[in-house]
Amino acid sequence: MPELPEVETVMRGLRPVLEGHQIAHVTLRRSGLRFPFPLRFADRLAGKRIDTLWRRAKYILASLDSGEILLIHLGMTGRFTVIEGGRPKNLGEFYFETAAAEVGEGLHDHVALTLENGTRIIYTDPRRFGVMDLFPEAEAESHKLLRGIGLEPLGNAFDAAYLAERFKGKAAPLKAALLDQRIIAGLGNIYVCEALHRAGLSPRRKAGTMLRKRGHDPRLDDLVRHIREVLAEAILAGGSTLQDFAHTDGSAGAFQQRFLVYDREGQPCMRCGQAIERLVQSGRSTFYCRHCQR
DNA sequence: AGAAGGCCCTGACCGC
DNA sequence: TGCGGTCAGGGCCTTC
Repeated sequence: MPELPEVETVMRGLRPVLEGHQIAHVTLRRSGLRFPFPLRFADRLAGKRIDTLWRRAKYILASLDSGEILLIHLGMTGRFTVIEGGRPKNLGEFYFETAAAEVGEGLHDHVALTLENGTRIIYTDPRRFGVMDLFPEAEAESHKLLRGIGLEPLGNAFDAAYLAERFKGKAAPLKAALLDQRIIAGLGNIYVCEALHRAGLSPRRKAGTMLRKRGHDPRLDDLVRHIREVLAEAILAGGSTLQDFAHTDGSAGAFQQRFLVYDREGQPCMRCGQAIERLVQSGRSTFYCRHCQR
C-alpha cells in the first residue's frame, strides 16, 4: 500500500541510481500493467538519459533528455529491485524472497531497465495495479492521470484555509474528503486514519461541518499539522529502513510499528484505552477510536 | 454535478 | 493438506 511516504522513499532510493544515467535497454515481459504500455514504449526509452526524478502525489516521474516524462505508479504491490554489480538490492516497502532462479526472471517481474553502466532495475508487481506511461513534458498538465490532482500536503500552499475552501458545502465524511486526490495529493487509507486519530476528529464527521461563519473550526489547523507530521515521520522511518536495506528483510517498514489505529481493531486506543473500532466507508476499512475522535 | 459502487488483480489468511 | 471464500486497496469508470 504505497502512499505518499512510501512512494517518496522509493523515489529517493532510485534517484542516485537513475539520475544522470542513460537507459541502454528495456525489456517488457508483458503488454502492460493496469493499462497497456504506451506505443513503442521500450524503443522510445532506449538511449534516453534520465535527468531528474521527482514525485507528484503517488506518482514517480522521470524527466528524460528527450523532453519526455516517464510516469510510474506502484499501484498496490509495485516495487523496484536494483542490481548493481550483480548484487540485488530491494527498494520499496515490501520485500519477499523470490524463488526465481534469477532476479528479473520471476513470474511478476514485468519490466527491466538496463543502464549504460550495467545496472539493472527490475519492476515487480504481482497485482499489476501499477502504471507506466511516457509522454511529452508539454502534456504533463493535461495528462489524464495528473490533471486535477490537489495540493501536495507537504507543500507550503497546503493549509487550513485551503481545506476549508475545498470542504465548503461537502456532505461527504472527512475520511472520504481526505482520501480524495483532487483535494490532497498522496494520502491513502493508512495515513488518513492516522491523521484523523491524531487530530481527534471522527472519520464520519461531514467535511462541511469544519467551516465556521467566518473562517473555520480551529481543529482544521490541527488536522493540517497532523497530516504533515504523520507524513514527515513516515518518510523519515522509510528512509532509515532504506539505508540498511542490505541488512534487513525489509518486511516491516519502520513506521508500521507506530500505527495508533490502522489495522488495530479491538486493540486498546493508545490515548484512552478503549477498543479501536473498524467501519467501512466507501468500501474501505476505517479504523478509529469512538471516544477520542469526535 | 457530486456521490457511491464496481472493477481490475493476486496473495494471504481463515474456516471447514 | 486442500480448497474455496473473503479481504486488501488506488483510481478509473459507470451508474444513480
